[in-house]
Amino acid sequence: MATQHPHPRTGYHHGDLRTALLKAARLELADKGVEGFTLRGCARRAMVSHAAPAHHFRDADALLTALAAEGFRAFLAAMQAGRQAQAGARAELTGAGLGYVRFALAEPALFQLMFSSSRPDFDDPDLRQAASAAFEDLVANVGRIRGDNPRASTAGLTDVAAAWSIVHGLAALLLGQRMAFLNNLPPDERDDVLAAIIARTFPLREG
Amino acid sequence: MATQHPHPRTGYHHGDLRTALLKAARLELADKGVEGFTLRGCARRAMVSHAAPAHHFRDADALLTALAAEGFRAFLAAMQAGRQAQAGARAELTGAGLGYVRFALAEPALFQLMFSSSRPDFDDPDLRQAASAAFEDLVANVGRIRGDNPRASTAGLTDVAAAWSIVHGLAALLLGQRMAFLNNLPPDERDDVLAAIIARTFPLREG
DNA sequence: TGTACATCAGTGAACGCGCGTTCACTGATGTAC
DNA sequence: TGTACATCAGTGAACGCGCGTTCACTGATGTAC
Repeated sequence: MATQHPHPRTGYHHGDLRTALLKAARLELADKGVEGFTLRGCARRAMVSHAAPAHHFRDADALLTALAAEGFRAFLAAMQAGRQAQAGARAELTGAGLGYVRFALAEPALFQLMFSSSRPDFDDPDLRQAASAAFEDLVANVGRIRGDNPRASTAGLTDVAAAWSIVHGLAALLLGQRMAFLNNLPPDERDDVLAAIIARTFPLREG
Repeated sequence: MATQHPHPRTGYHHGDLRTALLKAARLELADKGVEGFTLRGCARRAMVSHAAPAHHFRDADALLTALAAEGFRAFLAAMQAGRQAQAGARAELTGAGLGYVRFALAEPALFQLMFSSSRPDFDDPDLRQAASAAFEDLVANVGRIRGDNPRASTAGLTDVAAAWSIVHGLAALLLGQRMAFLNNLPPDERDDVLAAIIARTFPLREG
């Protein structure tokens, strides 16, 4: 009847297994980590036989690639939310940085997949595009402070690299549990300290 | 004859399989990465049956723990070498930071094991001690700039966290190949840019 | 110096496990007429 | 509106793989006497 069969769920055919697999994969990843991620585990979570995913994803890496792309879109949204909670170019950069770190803490395995795994295929156009969009947002934030296009000069690129490195370093060290005193801070106090650290790159009261 | 049997190598007994396994594990890790690391692979490299390692290491994680401890000692040495190539507290910190990043680039899988893996057991006294020693060196570097004990104040700890985060972020992003323009720089030019980025945390010409 | 013996550090066969992959199949869906 | 048929998206059994682990074993070493 319905010519666009949105979610039939008739029992045999799933309806939208591709989407269901992506959701399942996100849970599987959060639960097992990048190292423990398996295609069969995703199929189990999606309540489907282990051979079914092959109709939608070539292999586990293809599924992880799609998942990483989703991750970068959520990641960009988190940075934008953090930025929009602030006013002024410098405070906005700090806010975006806090969004960056909060995303990493909220989805550690996804973050690891996006930044430290060799499994996603960064030649995939969708993933490449999603990752670039996040990078572009950061460049734009820095550009707003500098008042120019940071890509145009080594100094600008250095600024971008510094801003990115400091938030990425914080995120990675927090996830690795290797910086005890920061990990042990209560969340709100921790955010203050994080903001102070991030702000060092572009101090608030300086030309 | 020899009462201290240094390296008999009689053919059957190995002589010092524990040391040989650590060497083999380092190669296995560099070759296969943290995700592909297996005990059987280490045994193969050490030219020994796959059941032999059990006499020296409870399981793969115990071997990785010992390997991570070795890694932290080499890591500390790399930072000290980088520092000693410079003069003055600020330049020394930058030099140590360069050592940090160079170590990560030279031994990416080992670095990942040390900072981003949950497999090593950080309750192990040897590993704990080796990791702390590296952290202490960083604190001392920052203390030399500040002229106090950074542990004594939030500002001091913030300085430590900032210095650590920026070098760690650079290392992680370089390893992840996610910051194209830095990855594509020729090595010597890259070091200049890295130094400039690191120096932002403690600018060279400022109180 | 020689012999007996305990201990240690390896061997190699066997096991069960979960994985990815393949395959013939089948139920459900959509379309042509 | 009904029927025939092609296509699609699943199933479930089977396979081979390398893994960690266990086990009885055996060769080499060190020690007691």
